[in-house]
Amino acid sequence: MSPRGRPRAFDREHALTQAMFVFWERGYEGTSLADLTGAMGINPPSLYAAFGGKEALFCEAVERYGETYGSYTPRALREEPTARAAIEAMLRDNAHTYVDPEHPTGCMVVLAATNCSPANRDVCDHLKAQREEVRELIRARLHRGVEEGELARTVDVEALGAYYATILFGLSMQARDGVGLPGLTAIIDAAMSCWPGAKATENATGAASEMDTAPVASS
Amino acid sequence: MSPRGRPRAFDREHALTQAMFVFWERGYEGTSLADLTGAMGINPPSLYAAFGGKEALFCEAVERYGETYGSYTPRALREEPTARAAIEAMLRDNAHTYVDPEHPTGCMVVLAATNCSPANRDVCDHLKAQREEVRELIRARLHRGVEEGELARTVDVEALGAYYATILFGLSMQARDGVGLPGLTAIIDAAMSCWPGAKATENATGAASEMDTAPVASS
DNA sequence: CCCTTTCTGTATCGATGACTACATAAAAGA
DNA sequence: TCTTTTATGTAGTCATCGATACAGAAAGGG
Repeated sequence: MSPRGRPRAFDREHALTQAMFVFWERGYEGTSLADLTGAMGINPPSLYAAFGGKEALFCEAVERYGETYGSYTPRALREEPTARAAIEAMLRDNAHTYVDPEHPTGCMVVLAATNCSPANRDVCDHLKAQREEVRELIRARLHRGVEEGELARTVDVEALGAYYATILFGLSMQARDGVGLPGLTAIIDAAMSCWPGAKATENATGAASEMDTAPVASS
Repeated sequence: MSPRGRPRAFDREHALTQAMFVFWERGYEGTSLADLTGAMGINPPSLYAAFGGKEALFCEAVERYGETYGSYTPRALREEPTARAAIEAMLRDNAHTYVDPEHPTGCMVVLAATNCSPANRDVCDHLKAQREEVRELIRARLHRGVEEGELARTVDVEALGAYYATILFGLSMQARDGVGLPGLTAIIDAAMSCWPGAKATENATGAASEMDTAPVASS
């Protein structure tokens, strides 16, 4: 059961986490092998033996991100009782992580490879596929809301989903530009005020009234 | 008046435009000198003589972008008669340019340098400052709306401005991921439905009713 | 004409990019 | 102990990065 040869001298999980942070902060092309080996505390041969290469390491780092800091989106969309609560929790939970000073700001999937040279198209496409997955999860949750009678059948699920995905992606840019949690919270308040059926004469950016759902905790 | 030495053999303006397109498509770090000289149809010494270097060329390309494809934002915020019309025109005009197949998708200021290696921090900060300028223009226009009585004094200009900036930035990511004009238009419809005072029982994503302002042209 | 000035193309520069050859070290199996 | 297997650290590989040295070409001034 124990592997045959010389045991690895570093913690693979910890090294992967460190790599994730660097990629998250500087993006794929902005991160060099020297940056990675420095942050991971290992030499290039160890990196290649354990992870295969820069691109493979990046993909694993994205996976790890999805299982940790990026897990709030699927969690909220899966576990919250209503579509509205799911979308709102998705936005607020992510906003919290986007500004956590313990790690880089914003979302790694949005910021780490928005553009690239043709040589790295695979990496770009990989993150693009991750974002498409988020869109699909949002759409699916809204569709379920329609099926369960929470949302009217007249609601354009496609459009509403794209709208909240836009908010989610835009929040990453705002966080990366230094907008803090109060700022992001105010943005989400505004974004939730146009939930279908929200009876607002003055919405969250003005004097609140007649919101049919109370805001979720934002600490 | 004619310069002393050998005349330049290429059109500086045209070369700058080509450089802008490449930076727009691939980002600052994703673009190499070879990419630039190839697209501009010149050799490195000509590039350095005419523009100074990669970073200086990028800054000029961003300037050029601001005077052309990026000019819709300040135009809308300056010229539209009401704050609401200004914000809506800003979003719709930009959406049109974001998906124009004649050039790269999305906004160069949002996509060309969201993250970077420490060596290129200046470039990142430069674009970040450009985005801050957009935020300030939006805030100023909303503030003017309050002063002119269009918006209630209870409206949180800071929050509403951040909200529409988030939409604007998010649209770039959507466009870059392949969302077309109909998709972006639907997102903007939703975003405008939570304008303060919008009396919507069903908003743009459902069955529209009682919108106090008609949508602006979206072709 | 020559001189100065500026631009152009070739052919690089040193630095850094991702990646690896190789000898050695540390474990298990025999 | 000896072999096999895998990981490690040193020291490189080749390609490409942004940026230039240099010689010649194309203009104006004299």
